[in-house]
Amino acid sequence: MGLQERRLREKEQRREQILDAGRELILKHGIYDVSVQQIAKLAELSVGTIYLYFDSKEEIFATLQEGILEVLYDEAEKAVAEVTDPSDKIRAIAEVYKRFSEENKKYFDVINYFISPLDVFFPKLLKTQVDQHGNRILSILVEVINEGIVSGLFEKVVPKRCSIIIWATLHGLIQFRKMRDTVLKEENFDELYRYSVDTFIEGLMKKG
Amino acid sequence: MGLQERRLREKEQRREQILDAGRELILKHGIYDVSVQQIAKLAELSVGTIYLYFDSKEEIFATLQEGILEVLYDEAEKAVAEVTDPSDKIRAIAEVYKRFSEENKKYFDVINYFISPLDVFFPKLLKTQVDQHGNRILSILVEVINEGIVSGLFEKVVPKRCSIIIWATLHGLIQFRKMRDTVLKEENFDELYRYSVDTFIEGLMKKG
Amino acid sequence: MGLQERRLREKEQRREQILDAGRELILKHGIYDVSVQQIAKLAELSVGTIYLYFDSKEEIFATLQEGILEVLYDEAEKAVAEVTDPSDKIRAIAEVYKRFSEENKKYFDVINYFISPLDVFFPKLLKTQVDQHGNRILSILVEVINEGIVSGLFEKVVPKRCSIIIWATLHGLIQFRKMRDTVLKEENFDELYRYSVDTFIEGLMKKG
Amino acid sequence: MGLQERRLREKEQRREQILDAGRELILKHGIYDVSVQQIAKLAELSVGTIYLYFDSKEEIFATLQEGILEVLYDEAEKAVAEVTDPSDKIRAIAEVYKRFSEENKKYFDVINYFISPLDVFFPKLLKTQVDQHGNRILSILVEVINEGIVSGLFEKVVPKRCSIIIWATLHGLIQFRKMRDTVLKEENFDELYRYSVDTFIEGLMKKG
DNA sequence: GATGAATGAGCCTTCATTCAT
DNA sequence: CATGAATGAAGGCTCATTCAT
Repeated sequence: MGLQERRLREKEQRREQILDAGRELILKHGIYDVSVQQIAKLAELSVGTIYLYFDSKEEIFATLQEGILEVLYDEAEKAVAEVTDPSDKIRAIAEVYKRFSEENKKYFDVINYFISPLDVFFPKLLKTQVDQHGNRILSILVEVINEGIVSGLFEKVVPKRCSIIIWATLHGLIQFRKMRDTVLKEENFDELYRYSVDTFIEGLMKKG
Repeated sequence: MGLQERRLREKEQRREQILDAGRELILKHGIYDVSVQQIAKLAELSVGTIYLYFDSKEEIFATLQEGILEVLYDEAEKAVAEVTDPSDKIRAIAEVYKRFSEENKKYFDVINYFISPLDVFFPKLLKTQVDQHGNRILSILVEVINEGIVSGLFEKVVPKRCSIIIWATLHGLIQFRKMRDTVLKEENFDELYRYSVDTFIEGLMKKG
Repeated sequence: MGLQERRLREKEQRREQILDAGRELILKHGIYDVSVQQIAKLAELSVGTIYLYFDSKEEIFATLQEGILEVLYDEAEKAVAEVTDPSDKIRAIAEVYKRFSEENKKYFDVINYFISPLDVFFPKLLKTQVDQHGNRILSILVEVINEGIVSGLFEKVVPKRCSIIIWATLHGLIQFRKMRDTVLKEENFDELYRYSVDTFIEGLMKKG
Repeated sequence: MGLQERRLREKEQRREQILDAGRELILKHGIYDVSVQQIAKLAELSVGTIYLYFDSKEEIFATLQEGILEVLYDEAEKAVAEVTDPSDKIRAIAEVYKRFSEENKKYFDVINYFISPLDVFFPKLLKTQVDQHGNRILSILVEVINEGIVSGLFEKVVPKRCSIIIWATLHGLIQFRKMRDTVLKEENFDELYRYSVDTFIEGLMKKG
């Protein structure tokens, strides 16, 4: 048992080594400029070993993304816990999402990498895995909105539907941020972003 | 005279040949798996000839995207012209955007290709060109919202700001559509999309 | 006649245009980075026309080199005419050669280009043409040394032989100049060069 | 243990395979017409493998040149050891250089390849490496001249300076050898070369 | 399990030369 | 004579993946 256990632990360790290296390299060079050879080198493992733990380079990236979403999820949860008003909770989540996209610009590209030309790129399974993690993040929003409804603060909307919409808006805006020098030239992005969230919340608020 | 004219026409024809091939290949394999050699082969031209008409592969893609956005712009304008109510105009634009993204699934990826890791990828000029086309589409929305305000139908919002937000929402939703089998499993995307637009319009409407 | 004459003149003009462009481009980019297309563009001629006046790119370069050697020859002659003492004349020639190699670094590479892997590169004819021009430069040296002998200043050496040797020395030194940062690190090249010439002259001087 | 050793040997073998192929191709086509693909084919290795052993094509050539200079160095040392008189030693070195240039005509071009438009062509490091080998050869000459001075045979010249000059002369002459059918038409090159060396030695000899 | 050498198709781009007009 | 569009082989180099050890 002790032996088997150690084996397992070591195996997990190797995976972590690989993922760490992948993360670091993505952060340094961007996802499109990371090769398996580079990962192997940084992880102080042989190329062949990489393929013992992952079936393909894509799988490494996908796993990495899970982790990234995990962090995002955790931060969102923490942020939500710090305030009590449902409106503020939404604001907090939005803030976390934006800050995350700024601080982890390169990581965020990983998310995009998997969302974008997804249909072509990935085996079904991989895609599903990744999406499941997205679900968790969504669920935080859902819960918050639900809370708002229950407490009589928000209108009786369909929580999931609204959550998806707000999330899509935020994601879309963050994506558009890349056009800040052209299309968004005269806009203050932070203001725009905040305004968008506030408007949305206002729409949720009970009228009258 | 006739000769020079014919020359020009032929030249334009070649460009079109190349673009057609590029389009077809993107449709078939996705933008990340299209090479200049493939384009040349399909266009029944030599590789060298490609570079007689375009300075780089990226330029081909950028030109392609301009065309796509052009079409999108035209369709949006047409759709807007067909209805009179500003709210309906917004709905029409949203519809065009969605329908376009469905009918041209792979083309839509071209747009994303240029939005995504843009900072790193493309020469400034190319990016600017592409974004300028994005601007035109935005301007339709701006005008419509403006119209709504002037006619006393909408609240006195900032048109550009709102346009960006609605566009970002639509774009984000369409992107999320790729998760229809997982995150959006129980959702009817079309309904969700429509609901999102309606909610937005409602937010714009003059209260009281 | 007038017509034929004009034709000839125009023809010569075109050649000159091409050579001018070639020269300018070599000076700007170095001989290894000049393409026929570039020459055509700068000469405001079509690529095809280039091949009407020259059989190949090499031929352009060879012709150019003739011209370069011509200039070198002229400068050497002028320098020689300005002093009377044969020793000084040799010094003057050496100076011209060095200065020329510095001021026309890129041109000088043209000379090297044709001297270096010559056997492989060029059709016999081209090589001969180029070499003939080399001969003229040599002849200046020969004459000077001869003069020195006749005037009783120099020993009765074989003029041509000595000329070749001094020329080879100068050429070799100039070539080695490229190693100024490594092999010649602690050497002052100008001094070294001058010393070499002086030593050689001293060897020529009548003893006793 | 035996395994690791064998691995190392095999690795060295591969490098040698590549260098052998490179050498052979340079000999056959001249250095300017050797491509990595050709080397790979002749070495019966894949292109990728070439890059496993060398970082670039230039590095292959540089390594080749190091080897060539090594051989030259060894032969020069051997030749020097066989005679005792410093004058004869210089003659011996000159002879080695000439013979080498004849027997390895194409190899010699490799040397020129690295001397010639070096400034532009090569990464600093490569150049430095190559030049360092040049230094070793120079040092043999320096030592011999020094010996001559110490033994009272030669004048008190600056050894390094003189060594550079003689080397430059020899190198220049060998280069001019390529014009043997034109500029040097009536000259017996071997005689000329020998004469040049003798004259130089004479200049070194103590007068009176 | 782990290794890492080997693969080789593929990438984008250049350019001397030709030839139909 | 002059044009310039067209060619297409060739260039150096990368990299995901495999497989014998």
